[in-house]
Amino acid sequence: MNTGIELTDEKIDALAEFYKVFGDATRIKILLTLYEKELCVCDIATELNMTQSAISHQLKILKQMRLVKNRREGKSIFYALADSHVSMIIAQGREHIEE
Amino acid sequence: MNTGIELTDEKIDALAEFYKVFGDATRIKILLTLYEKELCVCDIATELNMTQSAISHQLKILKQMRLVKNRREGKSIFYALADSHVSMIIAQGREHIEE
DNA sequence: ATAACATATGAACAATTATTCATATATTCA
DNA sequence: TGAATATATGAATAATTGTTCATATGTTAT
Repeated sequence: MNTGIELTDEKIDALAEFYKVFGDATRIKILLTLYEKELCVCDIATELNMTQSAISHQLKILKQMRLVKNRREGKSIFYALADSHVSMIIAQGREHIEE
Repeated sequence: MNTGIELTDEKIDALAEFYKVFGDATRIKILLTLYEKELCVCDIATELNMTQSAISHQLKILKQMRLVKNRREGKSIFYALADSHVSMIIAQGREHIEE
């Protein structure tokens, strides 16, 4: 009888890639910034005091991992959290840190 | 009124460091290996088909992050998961991946 | 004390990554 | 069309990181 967690190497790699996204302070800040409301790229850049390019590069990674979604409105592109998992994951990591 | 998540830069950095640990397939495999039962370093190395040194280096990181604990028994040192958060976090990442 | 075994660790190397800079793409407005 | 604004992106660079190799530390048994 095997009660352990069975995962293929592919799934483990996917999991690692997924967590790697949270392993960067800039990306976490972006996600926290989007926690309440959607924001355009330049607003995020201003709020985090970083260049538009740096934010744009990171947003691309967050998008690829389906952690954020975006929509165009005129010249701006607004980003928002993609689902509720994101906040749950942040909250859980926080618990571990704050113990 | 501010309903957002407020975190200091230090806490955000700590969170990123925490998630960085999960952002590596080897470390995830080690954690999964330890899911059922404690194992000594060489058993983990054998099971994952990696060198003792590589495993030892990664166990050090996992230990520093308080994700595993260890105890000596003779020449061997047995490692085990440190708390239940670990499995919850793995499970949650899995949900996101498998959607 | 010495040999044998298990683990830890420092240095080196290759690979990955975050940011910057320059520039391309896309939209709006005159 | 052309200027202005917002965003995306490729190349370059510096920093970080995972593994390997050699070796040190610690334990057991003779």
